[in-house]
Amino acid sequence: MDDGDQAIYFRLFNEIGIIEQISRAFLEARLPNGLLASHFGVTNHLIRVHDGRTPLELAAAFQVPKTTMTHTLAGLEKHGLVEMRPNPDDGRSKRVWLTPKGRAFRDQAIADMAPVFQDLSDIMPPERVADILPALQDIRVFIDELRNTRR
Amino acid sequence: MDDGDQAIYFRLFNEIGIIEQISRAFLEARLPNGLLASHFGVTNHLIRVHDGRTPLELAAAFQVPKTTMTHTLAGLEKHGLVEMRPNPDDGRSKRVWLTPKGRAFRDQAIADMAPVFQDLSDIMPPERVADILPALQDIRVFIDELRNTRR
DNA sequence: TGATTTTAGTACGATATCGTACTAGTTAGT
DNA sequence: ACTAACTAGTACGATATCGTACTAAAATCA
Repeated sequence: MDDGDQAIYFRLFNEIGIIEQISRAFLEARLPNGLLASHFGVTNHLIRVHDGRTPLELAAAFQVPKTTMTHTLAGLEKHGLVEMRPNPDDGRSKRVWLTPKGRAFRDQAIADMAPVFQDLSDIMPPERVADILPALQDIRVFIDELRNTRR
Repeated sequence: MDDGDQAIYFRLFNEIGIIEQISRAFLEARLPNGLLASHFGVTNHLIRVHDGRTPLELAAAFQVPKTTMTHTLAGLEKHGLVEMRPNPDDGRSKRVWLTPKGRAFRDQAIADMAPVFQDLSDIMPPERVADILPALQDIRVFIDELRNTRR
């Protein structure tokens, strides 16, 4: 691999990094005070996949350390968006359940983003997103395994 | 825009978020102790674009608050990777210059990532990156303007 | 079944990020 | 030229993230 090839990979991850940063800031500016993208992400995941997940499952899904997830869940609980109940299958563990307020929070956040996606679709229609998503998924799977294999 | 279209945009930003997170953690695990992806990013930028940038220019380039950039630059300076000199054109301002150690740090980080990109190129050859980069750039430009227009 | 190892979650400390407020220097408007 | 508005950078405080160490429960296994 020559330097030119190297450069394109750096540009790739650089673009991804900047998009992540700006989009997160944008979402957070529209969330209720004290709630962050991480909180939205968890409620969204609990609806998409189903609630009743354990904290560890959530940490794995978001690829964050479990201590970070503990903190995020504590914030969600403080705002009354989730309930933590004991896991009947495992005395060490817990399960996370959305409250109606938690579902409403997620739905509202999605509704608030709708106009932005509408505007984005002018330059980036859903089909064009569909074109690049497989590549992004391949990258994600690759670096995910990297993380597991090379520590 | 229907719910299905909404969903694909969320998936897009979700993939981007996870890739950013894992790749950053991966890079940081390979950097010298006490140095983070933000430090690498700044040194890399100073070489690509040219050093002698002001802290504010750097903050704008990375889309971070200027206080964050102050902190990042202080870390770089503490490690002897950059020098901050007064800006002769503006008494309020400074200019950031790389030291030889700073250049070496950046070169070493790039060299350390080379084998990873080599492996990645099996499933994601440079041509495939080139295929998706324009879309990512379009997204970045769009949300960048969003940030400026809708605050 | 008892001892060892592994695992889920938390407590705690370090520090990165970011918002607010401030200072000093510059620009603009008269 | 003088004042008002703006701008570059920093100080400071709040909190999100994350690593290390710990506790308690499960799983392994001899």
